[in-house]
Amino acid sequence: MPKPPGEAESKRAKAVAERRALILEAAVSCFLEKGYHQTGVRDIARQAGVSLGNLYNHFPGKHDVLVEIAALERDEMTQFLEIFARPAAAGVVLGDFLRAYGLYLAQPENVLLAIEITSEALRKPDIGERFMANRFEIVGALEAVLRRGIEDGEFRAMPNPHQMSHLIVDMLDGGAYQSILSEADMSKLLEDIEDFVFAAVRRH
Amino acid sequence: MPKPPGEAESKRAKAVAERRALILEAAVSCFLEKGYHQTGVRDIARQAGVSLGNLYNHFPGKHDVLVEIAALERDEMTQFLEIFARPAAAGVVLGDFLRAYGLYLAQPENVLLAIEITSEALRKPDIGERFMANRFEIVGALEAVLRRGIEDGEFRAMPNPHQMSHLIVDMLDGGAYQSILSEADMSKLLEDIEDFVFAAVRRH
DNA sequence: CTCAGTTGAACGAACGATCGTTCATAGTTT
DNA sequence: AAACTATGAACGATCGTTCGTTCAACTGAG
Repeated sequence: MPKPPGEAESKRAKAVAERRALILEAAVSCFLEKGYHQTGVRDIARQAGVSLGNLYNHFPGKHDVLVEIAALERDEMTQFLEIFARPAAAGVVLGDFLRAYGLYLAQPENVLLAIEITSEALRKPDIGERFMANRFEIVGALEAVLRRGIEDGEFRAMPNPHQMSHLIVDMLDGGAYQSILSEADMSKLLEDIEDFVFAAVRRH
Repeated sequence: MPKPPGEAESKRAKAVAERRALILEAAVSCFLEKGYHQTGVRDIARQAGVSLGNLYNHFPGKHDVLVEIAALERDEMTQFLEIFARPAAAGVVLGDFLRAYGLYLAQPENVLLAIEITSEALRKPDIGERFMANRFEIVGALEAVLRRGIEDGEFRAMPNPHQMSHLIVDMLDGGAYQSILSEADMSKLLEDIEDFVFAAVRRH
């Protein structure tokens, strides 16, 4: 009985999708624990409870596993774009974003994974491009909020809102990175970040 | 004529020191080009024009090569501590530090090397400890300047000068990192960083 | 100053382990 | 039967490290 194309997924197709997800999940856990280059394809397969050869039925190679993970990680970023669409005062939106993004970065696994991805992106452009593009979207949206705040007189006139929004995101990321290395608590950093940012953008 | 102990180094000792330096230099260049884990010990030896076995006469292993590089890199940081000792107004010292550290970070090789080191430090504590300790020294000195500026009425009363100084350094580092990934120019970011920081700390 | 004796730098073959990937084969669904 | 997923052995390459050996530089006794 050949399947009509538009119908519900076959049992097999669904099982395959689950397998893929399982492998990706296992890969993430390995990359977090040992890092990308220290993780062997066998580690991923073992962790996923899948044979070595079978992994290559689902992914062309190790590199492509990371590419897919990077794509998933990138999609996680879109949740923050929603914040910028809210019809609230610029200061409120800015605060909401700082807290939301800060909370996201307070989970070390998010930061560690981003480090692995960006670290690999330094030398493998195909990983970085889309990952970076999404970051630029956030920076762009943040810049728009800054400009709106300036127009409304809520924020000071700053020389370069685009660079400013870059710096704000950089500070969040840098803080998260350092909070891992020094075993500090990112969530405790959050209110200081808010204070710092608002002091920098608010009208004197 | 037997050499008195305190005299100039023997030919051999000098040659050895040069060899070590040569190997370290080669390792840095390899790590910059390919990254630590993608670099093989043979790559380093070849680049240094030294045999594989001989490299192990100078270093216990690959890991120790990176440890030594990290130590050298760490020592580079002490140049910034000198700035904080200057007897100038807090705002002047802060500006001098921002420019000096920013200029240092404008050289991509400094940033890339720091990334390799800190990235490895995530999983090998012996690399990170001293490297981080030095960073804390800088943050500590910066914090002292902030406190001095607050006392003098030059800076606003901020809730947590320690965290603030952390965030300033994080922003510089993050900006440098992103300027590499997005192929932007760090030195052009510098004046915006100055503007951002001073807007955040100056008395309104 | 000479010269046997000691040291340790230099070398590259070799080791065992592991790397990412391929493949022939077996099993399962459609 | 055709089409697929699953398996783990096998492949060649490369990994970090060790090894035995060679030889130039240094040492101290004569």
